[in-house]
Amino acid sequence: MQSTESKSKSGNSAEVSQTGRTLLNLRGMLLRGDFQPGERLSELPLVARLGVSRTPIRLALDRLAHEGLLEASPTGGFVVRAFSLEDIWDALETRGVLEGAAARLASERLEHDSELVQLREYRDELDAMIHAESDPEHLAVPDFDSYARYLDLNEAFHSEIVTLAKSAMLRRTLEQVKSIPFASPSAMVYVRSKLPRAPQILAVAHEHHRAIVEAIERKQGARAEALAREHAGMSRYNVEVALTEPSILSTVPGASLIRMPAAV
Amino acid sequence: MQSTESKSKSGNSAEVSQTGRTLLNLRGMLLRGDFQPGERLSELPLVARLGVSRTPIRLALDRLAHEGLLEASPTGGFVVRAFSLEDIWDALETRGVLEGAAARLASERLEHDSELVQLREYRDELDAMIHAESDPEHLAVPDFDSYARYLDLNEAFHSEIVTLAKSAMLRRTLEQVKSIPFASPSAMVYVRSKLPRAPQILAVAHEHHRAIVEAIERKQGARAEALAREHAGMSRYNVEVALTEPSILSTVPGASLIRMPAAV
DNA sequence: CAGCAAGTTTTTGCATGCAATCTCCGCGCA
DNA sequence: TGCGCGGAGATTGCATGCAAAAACTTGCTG
Repeated sequence: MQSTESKSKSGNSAEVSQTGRTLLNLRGMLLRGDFQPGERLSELPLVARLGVSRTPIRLALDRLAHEGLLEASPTGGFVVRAFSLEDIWDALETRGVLEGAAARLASERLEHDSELVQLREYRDELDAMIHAESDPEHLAVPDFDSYARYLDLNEAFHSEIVTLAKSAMLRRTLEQVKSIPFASPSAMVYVRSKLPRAPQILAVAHEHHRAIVEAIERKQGARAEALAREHAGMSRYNVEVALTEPSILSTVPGASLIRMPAAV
Repeated sequence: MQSTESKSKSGNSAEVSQTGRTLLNLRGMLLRGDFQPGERLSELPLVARLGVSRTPIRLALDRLAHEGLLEASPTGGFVVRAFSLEDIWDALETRGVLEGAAARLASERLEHDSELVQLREYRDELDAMIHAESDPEHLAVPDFDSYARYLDLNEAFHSEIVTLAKSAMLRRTLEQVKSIPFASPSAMVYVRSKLPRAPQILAVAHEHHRAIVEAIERKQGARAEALAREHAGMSRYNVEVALTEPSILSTVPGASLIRMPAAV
């Protein structure tokens, strides 16, 4: 009845549909910690909070349940999912397995060396960033932008490997796994910057990158797979450190959805 | 306690909610080949065909798009997805990787030998079926029920391995992969029965089963992983044969969604 | 005859009403 | 005092109306 609001068509974000906007909003709120794990998400309060009607909210809730951030209650409705530590380890393990498979397929399905141009470029850019970082003349306090840039590059590098695997199925599956908090590689990279021995860890990670590219271009499938798994396994250490440092933990999206085993 | 069915048709299935029933109906229709690949699924015709309103239909369509059987059109609405041969191979490859990981985790995370009781039971029952089958006095024309039973047992066996992997994440991911036509292990088992040398193939498959159990109980993770991958790889041969035999192909759910490369 | 444009029809996306169901709280009874 | 029960409010699932956008059709013009 009432004109909900003046929905200006201009200046809107890239998302045009109500459902899409609601999905992004809700996901953001969940990862930001606006809701407690186990909390029941009723539709009507969300109507007031998001300014859209129940229909797109229901659609978005359904999709979030498919993604795994929510659980469908048997009696109806949705509940914010709580992630145990085991869930995190399992997600990391699964991601490692899938990224390993992607690296192996990338090497097995390589046809022309030219396909690696983009991947090498990312590798070199990452390499340049690492060296600039370790450069003694570089400012000791790393700026936020360089982290964001490293994060994007890292993301692009790993995404390129999946592209080279030439498997839409694998990409889809990996996307689903990465939607779980802490399972996304980029989610934890920022943590590294606050770690002791961060430069060394970064060096190891980038050596993995270098070796993975080498294995792919030499069609060493098993090596590429093992390397990618090991590389993904480094995230576990990041999570472990993050869990001991609340100041770090609070910067990681979805941290509030973790249900700690005993205390805290 | 009141009569819940006031306007619902007589003799509905075990599914109570309209959305659930619609989801099952639509999935069945898709796998049965009631729609052509690429066909646009409009909501209104489905209202007439399924006897429910647009709301549960929209929900079901959305879920099927998440499962991968439908694609969301950029202009809105959903179209029946066409699967290429590469999609099938990729799905089988991904399933093999995940089932391999499940077998490895099952061995790595085994705590008490007693956890294997159920798995050994399935193995022995499968074993008994195989031997009964190869028994010369057994009727040469295998009855349909025994296939159904073998199928259930096979399904239970592999599901038990995933259970032993103790990873909800892995189970979820595997479920998604198996929702693609031809990617489910049980989808293709029936094909074997019509193959030449079916007994030999069955023997190899069951030797895999036996060896996987052995590897798990001996905590030979790498061996279990390799075996499970190899076992899943057998499905590829089944699909290849099925594709050459229309009479076999027509019995496999979802076969009509395959878009053949050149001719029919 | 071809191409474009305007009108028409279909279809989707969203909002909302309604009824069945669930939840929760208070009350009565053993 | 503890427990079952009933009812009122809250909540979900479903159906449907409505408007905007897409797709199709038709007619006009070069």
